[in-house]
Formats: sequence, C-alpha cells, structure tokens
Amino acid sequence: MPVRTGVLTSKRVLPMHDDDIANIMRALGHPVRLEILRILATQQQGQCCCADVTDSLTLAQSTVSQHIKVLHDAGLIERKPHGTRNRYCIRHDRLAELNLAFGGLLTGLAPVAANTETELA
Amino acid sequence: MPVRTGVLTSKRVLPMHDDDIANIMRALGHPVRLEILRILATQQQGQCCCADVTDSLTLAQSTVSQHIKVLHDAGLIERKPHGTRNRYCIRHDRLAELNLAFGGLLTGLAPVAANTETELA
DNA sequence: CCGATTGATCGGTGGATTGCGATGGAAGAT
DNA sequence: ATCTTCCATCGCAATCCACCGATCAATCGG
Repeated sequence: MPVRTGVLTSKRVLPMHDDDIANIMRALGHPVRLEILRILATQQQGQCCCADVTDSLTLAQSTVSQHIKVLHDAGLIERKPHGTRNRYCIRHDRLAELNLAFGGLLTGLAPVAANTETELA
Repeated sequence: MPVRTGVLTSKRVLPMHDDDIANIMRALGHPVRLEILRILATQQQGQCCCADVTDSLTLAQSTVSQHIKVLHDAGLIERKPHGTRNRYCIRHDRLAELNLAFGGLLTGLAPVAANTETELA
C-alpha cells in the first residue's frame, strides 16, 4: 500500500492532513525505526546500505529490511540502487515538511487558537 | 538558534528517550486521536467530557474511551473527575516538552555539523 | 430509596504489526 | 558460467491494535 502522504508539487508543499500526519507518526512510533534514522544520519554521506544498518542492530536482516520498508513507505527515506546494494538516505525535505505539519498541529492545539481560523487559505 | 533537547532548566524535565518519543508518536499515530485532541482544543474552556467527544465522532463510546485512555497513558491529556463526568483537557506542558524532543530529534537527524539546508530545487 | 447518566473496563473478533528463517533474483567477482 | 553478496519478499507465529456490545461502579436527581 503506497502511502502518498503530503502532496509535494514542484516547490509548493500542500498541508498535510490528519491521515498523513498519523501515518508518519506511526512510522516514527517505533524505537528501532528511530534508531535506523539515526544510523542513516550518522553515516558519512548520510547514506548507507541495509547490511550496515543490520550490523548496527541486533535484529535479523529481514526484520531490518521490513522496518526500512515502513520508513520508505512513509516517505521518510529514499532508496538508491547502487550496484549490488541499495543505499538509503533520509529525505530531509520530508522531514522539514513534517516539521511544518507538526508545528501546525501544535499551533492548532494551542489554547489561544481555539476559534476563528479564517486567515489561512 | 541553538537547540536544547528535552531539558528545561527551571522545571527540570528529564530528556525523552527514543522509547518515550516512540510511545507518544504512536499515540499521535491515529487520525481519531488527533481529532480528539482537536475537539478538546476547540472546547470553550479547553476541556470537555467523554460524551461530548463521542457525540463529535461516529464511534462507539467504548472506542472513544479507549482512544482517550491511549492519549491519557501517553500523558497528552489530563483527567479531572467532575461530578458524574470526567473532564479532559490537553496537557500543554507535555506538548511543549514533546515539541522540544521532536525538534531535538530532527536536529539529530540533520546533516552532520553542516547547515547546508538550502533547497534541493 | 430508586432510576438515569456517565464512562471505565471486560470479552470477543478481525486485522495489522513485529519478529524470525527461508527463498530467490540481481549484480559483482572469479 | 559459477560463486558470492546483498536484500526484498514470502510464510509463519506471536502479539498488538481497533472496534464493538455488555457490564458495572459512581454520581446525581427525584
């Protein structure tokens, strides 16, 4: 099931809806997945292959691959086939997008902004 | 701007670990739960009872109560018994804490030690 | 006292998630 | 061509999650 969270046109990013945010939150809702993101972030060029991630964890390769798939389906990481390996790297654009959506979520939950939401469009 | 992940100097909030963040992310990883938070936020005093939430959704009362429990267990909302009802309200302090932790998470995932956050065009 | 309302919790069902080992295709090495 | 490495995917078991109806303690109104 492709996730298709967040409509990303050429440069404009349309706002995320609850379903999109919830999807990404669920993808981030597992410590192993957070760890995988950290592992990717600390790599030299910000990318590494599945075997490297597996070596850094105490999980089977298939399990790691599955977690990677969840992150990939959520659009949080990118896969680049490179020879016999796949290189994965964090999609910082999506992270930025998520950061915006998260900020908007918190703003919408703030007590002051409880009413009158007409300035947005 | 510098980023402080998780620790508030005045009230001494302990930093969140991956498990904590993942827990909260999972709690936020369901559209109904996001909707419940929004419903709470749009109430007059920022609080309402379970029945009000149930009326605003198309779910059984037991299901809503369960979602509320998840949010409560994650520390995102607060329960105040009030007569025959329970009033729920958002814990904005925890939201702020989460915001810090989330910002720290994203900062930790940013490209190493280099700003280079310009557009990828 | 009794009846009504609220809402947490229990039990059950069905589907998703997490973990594993095994399989097999693709690409580089020999 | 053959061997090896990488890793996505399948099949399976265990567990968790979402949803429901039913139940029951607590509170309020009579």
